[in-house]
Amino acid sequence: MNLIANTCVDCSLKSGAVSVLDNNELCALEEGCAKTEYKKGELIFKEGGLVQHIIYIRKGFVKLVKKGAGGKDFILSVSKQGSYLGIQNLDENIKTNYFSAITLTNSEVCFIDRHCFASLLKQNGEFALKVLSTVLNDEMNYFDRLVKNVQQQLPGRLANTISYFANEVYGENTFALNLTQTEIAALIGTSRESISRILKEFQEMGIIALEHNVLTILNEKKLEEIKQKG
Amino acid sequence: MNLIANTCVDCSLKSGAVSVLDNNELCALEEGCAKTEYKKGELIFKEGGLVQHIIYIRKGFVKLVKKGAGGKDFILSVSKQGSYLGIQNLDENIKTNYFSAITLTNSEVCFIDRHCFASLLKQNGEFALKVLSTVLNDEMNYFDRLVKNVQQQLPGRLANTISYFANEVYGENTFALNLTQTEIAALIGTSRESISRILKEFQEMGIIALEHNVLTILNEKKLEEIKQKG
DNA sequence: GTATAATTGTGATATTAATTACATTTTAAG
DNA sequence: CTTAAAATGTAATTAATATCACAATTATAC
Repeated sequence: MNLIANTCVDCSLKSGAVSVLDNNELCALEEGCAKTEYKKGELIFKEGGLVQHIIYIRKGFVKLVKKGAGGKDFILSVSKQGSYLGIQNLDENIKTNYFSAITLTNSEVCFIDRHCFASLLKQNGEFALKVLSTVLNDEMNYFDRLVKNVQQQLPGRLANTISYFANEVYGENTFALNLTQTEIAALIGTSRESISRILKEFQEMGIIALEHNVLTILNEKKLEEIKQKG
Repeated sequence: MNLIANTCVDCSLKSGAVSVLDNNELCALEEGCAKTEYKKGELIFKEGGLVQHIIYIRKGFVKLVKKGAGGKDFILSVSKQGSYLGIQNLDENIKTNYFSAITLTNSEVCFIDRHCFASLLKQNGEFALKVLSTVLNDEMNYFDRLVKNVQQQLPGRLANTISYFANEVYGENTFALNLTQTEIAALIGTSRESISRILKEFQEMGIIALEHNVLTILNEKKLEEIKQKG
């Protein structure tokens, strides 16, 4: 973790929402903002820790982890550049983080003072509406996962997850997983062993290839079938 | 469904968020707003149907239902008076409802034109922030359910649901369920038969009493234990 | 490059909960 | 009040997945 110079006005990795802010507002944002670099596997913030900031991911991939029953980890999602983390914390009543954020790759992150962010929202309703849109969009994705995780069996759930990586996270049909099988298990709520077994099945069926943690989708149609039938 | 007269300015069942709106803004809201009554079991809006409105529940209980794998229903939550439904639809890109809303009891509901609501948000950032807070709060609840549904076994999940009803929905330790066992099953993603069995077990253990669909929590401590151990 | 730690693979067994198939009870409608 | 339709109860069977116990492999650090 290493602080680096930054101006929001010139930032080339601004979020879409920020595009509705004028120069004055961007400068205000900058006041309460600090850019930081993380190496792979570092903790950005910890579940239960005191909340001070909203996080904006400029670069890299970050897993959001929440402790569940019996202290077992659950991975809520994998966030990528352009996402805000901890917008939940805009609510002044919330004192502690709801989940931990841990980098999966080397990453660049902006820390934004939450009061600063909140007053920007209050000042600029259009900005607020944009941010709200983002949050709601995420919520829809969570709904989908909520429903599918509960209604489908493991092969369906793993197929969903592979699609999720390809379409929502990495945007390609070949991608480094950046996650161990234990972590994938924590993402769909199963055991590591089951992940190992089903990944093997998918390979034997010619649906995916997997080498050195780089996954390639070979047969999208079959993958879709498994997503459907569960 | 029966239209009744209404003015937002005088409304005694206003939402907390609306309290930051001034009289002019309330009148604008009123322009795009219509109050309606529903009987138990009626459909307010349907998953996949065209979006026109944001819904505000003035009175009653409403289930939010989403079709999952194989057309099986999943109940996302039970909403009560004071909640907005379909805020997701503020995003202009969203054309269709993400879930259905069906009344569980006789209810009163306001339909708010979504463009009207959106322009209020744009005008009044404080209002937007309040609404955002509400949405984020809901999201935290969904996270909890997401994690627990996946990590816990049936007794734990049912215990969670009973607590959820007592604490979040009905606010009392004795309450009419308003749901059949089939619906409870759709809420935690299991079979009706399993619900029947576990409810019986809970009764035998003296944790709850259940008569004519009115549930009473008899032993909160034991219920808490089951929630913990899963 | 070697040692050590972390991760993955895999069979056997044990649990959990779904499914099937009816019987019974409760509710709603006429 | 009666009857049909919903909803609930319950046992037997089956299916899915967790757990346990190691072996094998791959990464990481020195």
